[in-house]
Amino acid sequence: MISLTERLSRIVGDAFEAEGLDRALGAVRVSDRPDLAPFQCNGALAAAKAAKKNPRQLADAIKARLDGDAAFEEVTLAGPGFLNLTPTVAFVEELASELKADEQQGCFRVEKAEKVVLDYGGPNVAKPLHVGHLRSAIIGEALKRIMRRAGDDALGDIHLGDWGLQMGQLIAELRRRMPDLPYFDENKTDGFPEESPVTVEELAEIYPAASAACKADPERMAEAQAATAELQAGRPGYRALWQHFVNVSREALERDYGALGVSFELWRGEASVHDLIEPMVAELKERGLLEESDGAQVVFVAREDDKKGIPPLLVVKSNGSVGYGSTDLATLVQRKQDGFERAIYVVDKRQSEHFVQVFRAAVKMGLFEEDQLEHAAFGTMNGKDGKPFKTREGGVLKLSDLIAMVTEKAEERLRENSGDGADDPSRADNARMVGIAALKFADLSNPRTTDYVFDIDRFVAFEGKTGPYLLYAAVRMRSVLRKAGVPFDEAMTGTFCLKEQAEVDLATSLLGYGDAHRSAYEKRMPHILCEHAFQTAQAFSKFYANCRIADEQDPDIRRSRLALVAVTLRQIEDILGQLGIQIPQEM
RNA sequence: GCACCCAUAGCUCAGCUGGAUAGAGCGCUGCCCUCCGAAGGCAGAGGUCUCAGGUUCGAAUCCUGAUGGGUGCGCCA
Repeated sequence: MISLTERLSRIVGDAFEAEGLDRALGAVRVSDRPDLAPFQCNGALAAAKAAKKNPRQLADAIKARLDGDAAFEEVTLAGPGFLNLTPTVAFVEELASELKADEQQGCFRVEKAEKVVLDYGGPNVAKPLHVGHLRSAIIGEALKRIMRRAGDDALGDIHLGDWGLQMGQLIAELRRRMPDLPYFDENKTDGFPEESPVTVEELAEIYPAASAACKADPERMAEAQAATAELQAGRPGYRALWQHFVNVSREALERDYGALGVSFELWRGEASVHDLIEPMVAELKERGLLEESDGAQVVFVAREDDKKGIPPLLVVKSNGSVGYGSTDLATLVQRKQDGFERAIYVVDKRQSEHFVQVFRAAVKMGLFEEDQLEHAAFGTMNGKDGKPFKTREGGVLKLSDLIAMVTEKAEERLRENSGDGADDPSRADNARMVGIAALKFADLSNPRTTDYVFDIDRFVAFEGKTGPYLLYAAVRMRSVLRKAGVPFDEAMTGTFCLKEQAEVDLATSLLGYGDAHRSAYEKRMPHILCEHAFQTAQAFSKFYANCRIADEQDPDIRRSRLALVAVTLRQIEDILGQLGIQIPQEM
């Protein structure tokens, strides 16, 4: 359906056009001054500038045309030429009915669906998920769902870090620790054990040790680099060992992402594009895009009008191995082959230059147009002190520990509220949902691009602009329908008859869904949807505080209010679904 | 050194293409459960939008400069 502001913009646009002005200037938006009117149009000011006319006179002429329109209760002129617009209650009721009847619930729908891959994982094999993976996972999952809701065919790819130097580091480290394992026997080519020689917990310990050793000792680094090259060249023992690393890691990753409500349709990794690299290099060479530089093979991607000098993309390192520049480029080859029309990388903004390099190289290869490749960057995550976040002990906080913390907090709260302390079997489930909601909403309600202060207190907060506030509103909506003895479907049959201001305000807020969803979609900014959800939940809370619903005496008003509750519930559920937040039965 | 990003209430942050009296949450001060769930609602205090210029009828928003902070800058990913 056409959103309320779009509808009003048409009406006002017509009036502008009738005055010989650009109809785009008739854009109507939610007012900055809700005390004066719920909607406003400031186009007369811009029009006056363009037409070199008096803005007040122009606005007056527009107003004269709008005065006759049945949609408006009142049109007033203020200041130098602001038009304040108050739609009639009947108009709001009519659109609210349309919203109620709309199968798509008034959300934004794309005109042409695209096949999109979102890359929001990138965890390394052998490394447990930590808070640094939180934003990527949560934002990526939300963007995927927002795009699907708009009609796109969007898939998430975890894109495991399973092929770089860290794999060589692991192999080299393990060889030092357990040199007798069959994987290190150069003459052995098959018949390796099926059981992994290490658990994921052991890997989690080995990895940082290996990484530190390489950093401190050039000899160890050389070993790791050699092992990496051998692995990539196909040494059987190393490949077998590698497969074990991947398998045990995947189990742990599925568990942790699952707890967050994050999932991936594709479990590809850097290794999956290994075989594409050689032909890709050949093609680059053939097309004259590959050049030698300091012993390495690179693609120059700098442009004349660049302000800052983009270094070339390193395709083959001087030692013959390939780095993440070539695997990322080959991944785009793969994604092109898979028929994707768009690729979105939900990755820390510090890597933006890398993506510029890869995207430009892909464009040079003719894989994609520049606007089909997006880096949906997010802010760097710091602690409250502005420095990179660390636990009290100075280590990284594991995601599973963070989830346990918020769940524990939520459970405490649930226990307090239930009073008697009786053990509710569903409490653990509810606590998990409340905790995760707090965590996800705290993250998603921040704009994606800005730097991010990781504040544990905010994540476990349950009052105010939080996930639990939205859950609480939804739970009350369900509760009131239940108390009224009216099932959802029946409530949806009610006809709107809005009497109180709180009712009109709630309906008006609900009608802003399409605009919020469109904006969140177009900008890849989930926080816009969060803002709308919160604002709507607030409008509901006011309505709930001001209006009797289940025990309202007037049957028409009661039916209208029940319908309002049902539509609000449906919309909040729809939005929370996109944010990847589950609603508990009780809280 | 070069480039990019940021600076808004005590704190964490919104603020769309320049528009009216710059918003929200937390925290603070009051008030509201004989009434559908108080994780709620209502009211209040709290601002030189870092600073200095410029463009404009109009600037938190655009331009220039300064200060403070962050980030990146070919063989890690």
